[in-house]
Amino acid sequence: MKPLFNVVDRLEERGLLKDMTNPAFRELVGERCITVYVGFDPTADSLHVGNMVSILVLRHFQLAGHRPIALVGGGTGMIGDPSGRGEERNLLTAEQLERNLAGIRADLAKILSFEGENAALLLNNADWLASFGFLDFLREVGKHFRVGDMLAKESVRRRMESDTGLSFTEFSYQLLQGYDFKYLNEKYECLAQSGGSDQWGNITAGTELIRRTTGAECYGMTTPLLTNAQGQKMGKSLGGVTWLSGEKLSPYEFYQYWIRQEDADMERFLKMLTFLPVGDIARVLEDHGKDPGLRVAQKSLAWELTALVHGEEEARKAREASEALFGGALSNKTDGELRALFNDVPSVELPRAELEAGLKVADVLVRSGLVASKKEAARLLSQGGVYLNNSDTPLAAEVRQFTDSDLASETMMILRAGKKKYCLVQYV
RNA sequence: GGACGGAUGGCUGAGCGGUUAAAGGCACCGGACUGUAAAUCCGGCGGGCAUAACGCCCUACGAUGGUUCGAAUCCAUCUCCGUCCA
Repeated sequence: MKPLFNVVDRLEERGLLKDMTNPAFRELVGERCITVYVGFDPTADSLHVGNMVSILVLRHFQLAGHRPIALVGGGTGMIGDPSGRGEERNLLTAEQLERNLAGIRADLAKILSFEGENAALLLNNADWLASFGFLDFLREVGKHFRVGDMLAKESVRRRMESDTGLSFTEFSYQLLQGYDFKYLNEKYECLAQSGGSDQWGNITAGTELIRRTTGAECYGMTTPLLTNAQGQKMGKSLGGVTWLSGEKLSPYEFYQYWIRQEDADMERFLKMLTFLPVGDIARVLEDHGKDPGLRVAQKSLAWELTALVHGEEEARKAREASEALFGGALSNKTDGELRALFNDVPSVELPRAELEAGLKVADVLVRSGLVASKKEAARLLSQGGVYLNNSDTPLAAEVRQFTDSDLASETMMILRAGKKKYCLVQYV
């Protein structure tokens, strides 16, 4: 079957291509539909924005007509990839791994289609690695690896030079990933592997292994690391990780994460992370340039991504909540209004009786999760960083207690720490 | 198994036996400026109790013991890591 478009050209156009093992890959994907895979490490129970690029690459392949395989590393996850990590990582327990795999599956399903002619496949390498005996593995796979090559890999060399070193376990990682590729090649006719640029060494381990054992030519490509204009890796938001799972990070917070990105990143992010046609992106950027303060580009980015990851309905709510919170003071509202608007904004419930008895501001701040300790609450208060009901003047440090006159509606108050951290406090 | 080196707050990295909750940097958090941006500047940055303010207490420099009026700083043992030798 002929692909609908040349996916390598498309990826390149959108800034999603860094390197290829062989330039012939471009012609190949232009001529026929192939199977391509990306591996995901099950280090947590959700993927995060750092993984977005890889998922989107698979989706681009899928849109062109190719078959994507998302491989979750249930087997390799037990070992730990030294790539891009300064130090030895802790081994995951089997139960953790199982939980993580389930979460990751859910994230992937949001973006890839598991139906239709070129339905995506979700595989777990534990299925073939777990039962592979050590001796057999050394004979069948290990024999084809040269220690010199293995040592020369960037990820290994850097660790050898660091003062933490690396264990044999992590050193062996590249054999496992190399074998994954070979296995997928044989069982699923998978011809290509994609990954972040830190995966180059692991990817070539696979293409080399296949070439040595079967003589077949397989392909590898890498994508640029998603960084901002400061050169920092994307993925941390307000102290936490920007997860794709709505349970770990609400759509509202996800939306906010993108709204706050700086202008200099807009073009790259829109191209890399959304499916907006490049012509549309140019128009958005032009609009944005007319009055950057309106954040046209950030709004477009946040909307596209939130809709992609959480669905349009959630994206719409996130947008409405954002507009309300970053609008102006909120008082004399009803519970219903606030709840409809902010169902997604972080919230806590506290007993109404405590409020009536007089509740210390510092305690509410701690219990809302806006600050980690009372000391911090006191600090924040004295620095003028606490805002009630979205007022534009901070709460005076002398205000020590809340009473029910501080409510914005029948039972709720809106607390804000700093400019952008909100919590809806409901007294029940 | 042996020799040597190292282990300090989220990271990095200083640290004369006392004035060290521990310099500096990064990260992070407030604030000013602005556009919920960038750059810049100011302040903060273990925890509990408490105040108008001062303050008081606890925990912390790999672990455990010891020397000392007093230890992150000295000694012993242990653990972990690195480098080299066998």
